[in-house]
Parts: sequence; structure tokens; C-alpha cells
Amino acid sequence: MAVSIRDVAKAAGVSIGTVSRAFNGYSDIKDETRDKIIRSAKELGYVPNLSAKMLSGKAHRSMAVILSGFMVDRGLTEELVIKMLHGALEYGQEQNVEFAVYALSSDQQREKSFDQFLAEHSLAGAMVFGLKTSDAYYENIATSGAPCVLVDIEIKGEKVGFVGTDDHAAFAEITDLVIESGHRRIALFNGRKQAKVCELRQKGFLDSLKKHGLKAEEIAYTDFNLDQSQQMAMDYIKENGKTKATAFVCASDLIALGVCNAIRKSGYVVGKDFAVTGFDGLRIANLSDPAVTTVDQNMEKKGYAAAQMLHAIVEGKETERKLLIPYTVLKYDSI
Amino acid sequence: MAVSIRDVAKAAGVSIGTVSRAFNGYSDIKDETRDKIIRSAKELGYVPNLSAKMLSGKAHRSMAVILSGFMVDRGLTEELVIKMLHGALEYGQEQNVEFAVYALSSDQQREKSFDQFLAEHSLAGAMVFGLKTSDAYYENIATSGAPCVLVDIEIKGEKVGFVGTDDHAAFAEITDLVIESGHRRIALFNGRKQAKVCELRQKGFLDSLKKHGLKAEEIAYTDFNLDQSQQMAMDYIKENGKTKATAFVCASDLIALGVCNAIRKSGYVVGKDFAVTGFDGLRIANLSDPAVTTVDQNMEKKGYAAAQMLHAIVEGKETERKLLIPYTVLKYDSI
DNA sequence: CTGAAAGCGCTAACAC
DNA sequence: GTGTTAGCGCTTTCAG
Repeated sequence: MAVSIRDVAKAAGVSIGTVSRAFNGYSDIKDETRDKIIRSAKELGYVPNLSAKMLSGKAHRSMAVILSGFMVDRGLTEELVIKMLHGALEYGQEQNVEFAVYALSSDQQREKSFDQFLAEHSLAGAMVFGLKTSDAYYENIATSGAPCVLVDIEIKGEKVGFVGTDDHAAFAEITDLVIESGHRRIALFNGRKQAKVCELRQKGFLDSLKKHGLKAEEIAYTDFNLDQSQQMAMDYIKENGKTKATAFVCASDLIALGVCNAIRKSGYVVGKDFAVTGFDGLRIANLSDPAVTTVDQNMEKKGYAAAQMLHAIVEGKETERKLLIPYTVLKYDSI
Repeated sequence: MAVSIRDVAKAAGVSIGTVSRAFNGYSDIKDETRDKIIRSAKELGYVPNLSAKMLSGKAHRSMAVILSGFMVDRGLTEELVIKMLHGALEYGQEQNVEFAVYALSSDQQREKSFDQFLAEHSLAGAMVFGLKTSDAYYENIATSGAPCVLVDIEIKGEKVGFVGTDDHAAFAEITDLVIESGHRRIALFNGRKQAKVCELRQKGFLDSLKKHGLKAEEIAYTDFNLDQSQQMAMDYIKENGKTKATAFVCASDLIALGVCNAIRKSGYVVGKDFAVTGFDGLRIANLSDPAVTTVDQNMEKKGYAAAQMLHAIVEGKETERKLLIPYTVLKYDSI
């Protein structure tokens, strides 16, 4: 058995209560006594037992970042996940609060409710990333009384917050850009039809077209997947050449890169024969040649803001419950 | 206060001991009683308190993945981190053991020893990724009695395991490839001089050259960083043109991509005027044009294997304590 | 099969 | 200032 507070007390010749006080920064204790206790503790290699601490009321109450669907949607948005984590964990380090990261599959969410998960892990709250409307927690969180901040998917609830991007505005803006560069026949290569963000992006796309008196030349749905979008674009270009859409507005950078590949493989030049835009601001979009015009979601900021909002909710502070993080349009030579 | 085992006991008209037994799958309990208990528990929304469980000896004992330097080395190897996590967490889901992920800075490692961290979080052990020899845990883990598996950096210790890549062999192999493609004046663009892996890779490089009766044309050190390597390659090519090295063997894909950019910006063609190789098997290496010849470390397998090894050590099972995961040479048109 | 009771390590009154 | 003690929620003997 590990060394406990009792061992320290014995070694220092005091009672366990005194040891406890010494460790919890109480002032009503003689410096001398405290020093002696600290010294004995160090010698014995005493490590306070968190479980016991929590049990006796002193909630350590850390927070968590829950990644939903992390194991399923492999490789889609690794960079976004990492950036979000960087942001969230940075906030944690700055404020000296600990964030543990967990990946929870749909099945795991079904087995154990959001509240149960938090309770089991003695968590004061969690921010959730990657949640889909079909996930068990989607319903779950709305009715849970526990502090929760969602990234990129909005749910209303007692202690629930939301941090996201104005997908509609961002997408309208990038579509505007394509139109302003002279294109009139424009196709949308969207992500999954069911996804909330895709719905918003599509709406932004259509609203921009409407504003300019245009109509969508084509709307296609993909799995946010490079190979698939490449194949679809390949087929489309083979069939139509340059007689139909001359610009491909894509719902993600991965889709856009697939389209770029298709254009090149079909013997055309990206940015000259066809315009392509992406969405996300992934590094590869910039490394591609020509660099793909895209919208940087500022995912790191989102992670940071979500952590901050969660912390505020947990602490019972007043805070905005809905936050849209400014995006950045990155215009490059692909249009 | 949340509902406790006592409430359930009262509701079901039994004692708390019986409730405990019912929940822990003991056989010596009447089905009828168990059903009643389960039902009451569900009605009351009972959630077992993990802290109490642990305190009373029943160690829940989950494991952790500790990311060292995650907040510092931003953007370097996101893809590798994610792949490692995918592997480790996949093992966790398969075996139904929970892995929590923590990011610990050098400072945090200094504040609290590895053992303390584990104890505080009631962790049975941890796998550590991204550790450097200068990190506090490097010394710490060797003397710790706790189960630990390190990825890509070897430490010996009582319950310490290692999962990595045969960097020496891999690097010799890719250098062989460059030589076989006809190059004779070959430069190494390495990573940080202090890094263990860089030492090994350099050795592999030199051994391959020696085997073919060649000598290094140039050895340069970078920070595993695209911009920096690009600048260095730029300067090198501007100064020497094609009169010196005609091939750049790089210690990472990021370095290689920087070199490729430099070659292009200098008006030369990658794979024709100069050969370039990378290391890591990042996706961008493949998306680049021409795709960069590289070595896939199979990071996902490493993560999986590390989780598996850790689990075995924690459970006290016999297991290999050192594992080199096979790498895959990906030959493309950059050489 | 089930109840009663002794802790697990710690905190927080309450004494002295 | 410091010792004493009653729990926190749960598991686990030990009786019956």
C-alpha cells in the first residue's frame, strides 16, 4: 500500500488533521510544524490520494474534452482535432486547470449517458467535439444538467454552451469571391447531406449565387473524402469538359484537393481552366500547387474559447452561451 | 447530492451490501432481489461513485496516454500524434479498457513526478509519447516502479517497455535507394542534433554511404521545420547549383517538403535535377508533386502495440519489453 | 442468500 | 495551533 496521510502524521509526530491542514494551505498552523510535515512527506514519498479527497467532499473537479467519432472518421480532420486540442489545452495550462481527453464512440455514448460519464470520472463538465445529430449524446446533453460546451454543433440546454463558426457567412463570402473572379457556372461539392454544417454551407452558397442572380450548376455530396471527391470530379469533367461548371466550391479542403487532382489528371490547369475553393484552412491546402483558396476556421481559437466558456459555466460565472469565432478567408491562386 | 448506494438500498428494501453485490455481478444473489435493485437504481438514476470504489480497494485502474511537449512542438507532427492515438485508443476500445489522454509540459513534469501523476489520477500505468531526453520524466520513469511504455525513445526500467522503429535500418534503406538511383553526392538534412532518433538516422545514412564507398557531401541540422529547411536548401542551392549535392536525404517529410519547395523556387525540378527523400510517411508527402519518397513509420501500429504492451505489463503478464514495428518504404518520383 | 460492520484516505467541524 | 472524530460511497469479510 502506498504511504498515506497517517504515515506522514506518525513520521512527523502530529495528527492526521494537522497534516491535512498543512497540505491545504491553511494559515492557522505553525511554520515549524508545517515544514516538519512537508519534510516527512517528501521523505516518505507521500502522494495525496485524489479519490479520498473527492470522496470527502473536496471536489478536484477537472474537466474533459470529449472527442466523438474520433475512431470512425479517421483522417478526415486530424489537423482540426489537433488544433482544437491545442487551443483547449492551452487554456487549461494558462489557467492551471486540467483537461483530460477522452474518445467516445457512438456505442460508448449509448451505453453510458453524458451525466454518468461525468459522474464516474468526477468531471465538472466537458467540451464535446465532433458530435453528430445521430449520436446518443446529442439528445442526452440537452436534458443533462451538467456543464457542457459543444464545438461546431449547437444544442440548447441549461448549462450548455456553443462555440462555432458562422458557416453560412463564411461560405457565402468564399462563393462571392469565386463569382467576382468571373465564374458564372459554379458547382458545389458538399459534404454529407445530413450534417448541420453542410446544410449551412450550402445555404451560404445558394444565397451568394442568388444575390448575384445565378443558380447552382450542380450540387454533389461527398463523404468529406479526397478519393471520393476526386472520382466524382473526374467523372464530371470527363462528361462535361468545360461546357458546364467552371468553378468548384467545396465544403472542405480535402474535397477541394480531390477536385484539384481530378482537374490535373484530366489535363486541365487549376486556377486557369477551373477554379477550386476549399474550406477549413488545412495546411495541405496551402502546400498544394497552386495553393487552394479556403476559409480558415481558426479552430485553435475555437478550442480555446470553448475551454474558457466551459470553465466559466462550471464556475457559475456569467458568460455568453453562444460564440461565433471569426474566420479568415485565405485567397490564393486556385481561383 | 447525487443518489448513493444507500438510497438504492432503501428503495429496494435491502442492505447496501446487497446492492453492491448486485452491481458487481456476484452470483450468490437471488435473481428476484437483483432485478428489484437494478430497477430501483434505474429509477433513481443511480451512478456508482468511482472515487468511492477506488478508495475501497476496487481499483478501476484505467491507463493514460501522456503527450509530452504537445503544446510546444506545435504543428510538427500532428499527423503522427493522431495516428498514434488512433492506434492506442483502438486497442482500448477493442479490449474495453479506458485510456485518458493528457498533455504534460516540461514544467508540469518537473512539478509532479511520473509516479505522483499516476497516483493522483489512479492510473495503472501510462504510455508516453514525444518525450525528450531533457524532459523531467526521462530520468523519472527509469526509477519509477510504475508500468510505462515509451514510444520512440528507449528507457530501461523495472516495468518499462519500448515501442519504436528501427530508425537506423530504415534510414540506411532509404539512403540505399537514393544511391541505387544513381546519385553520388548526397546531403543529409537532419533534425535536431540532440534528438536520439536523429542520431540513429544519421548513423543509418552514413553506414549506407560507407557500404557504397561514399562520403556525406553535407550534413545540416534543422528544427524539423519546413520553413527553416526550405531556407537552408535555398541558400545551399543558390551557392552550389548542381555542383555539389544532387540528392537530399531528409530526416522528416516536413524537412523534405521544404527542400522540394527550395528546389522548385530555384528553378529546378524535383526528381530530375535533385532527388529528395523524407521520413514519416505523412499524407502531405504523398500529395506533393512529385510525391516524396519516404518511410512510413506505421505510427498507428506503434500506438496500438504500445497500448497492448502497457496493458500486459499492468496486468503482470509476460511480454516483450522492446518492440520494433516494421516500417514501409514508399518509393515515389522524388528520386 | 443477505445484513451488519469495518475500513479505504481524506476533510472539516468541534474540542481543547 | 493542534488533536479527535464523524462521515464521504463503496467493497468485503464475517455472521447468520
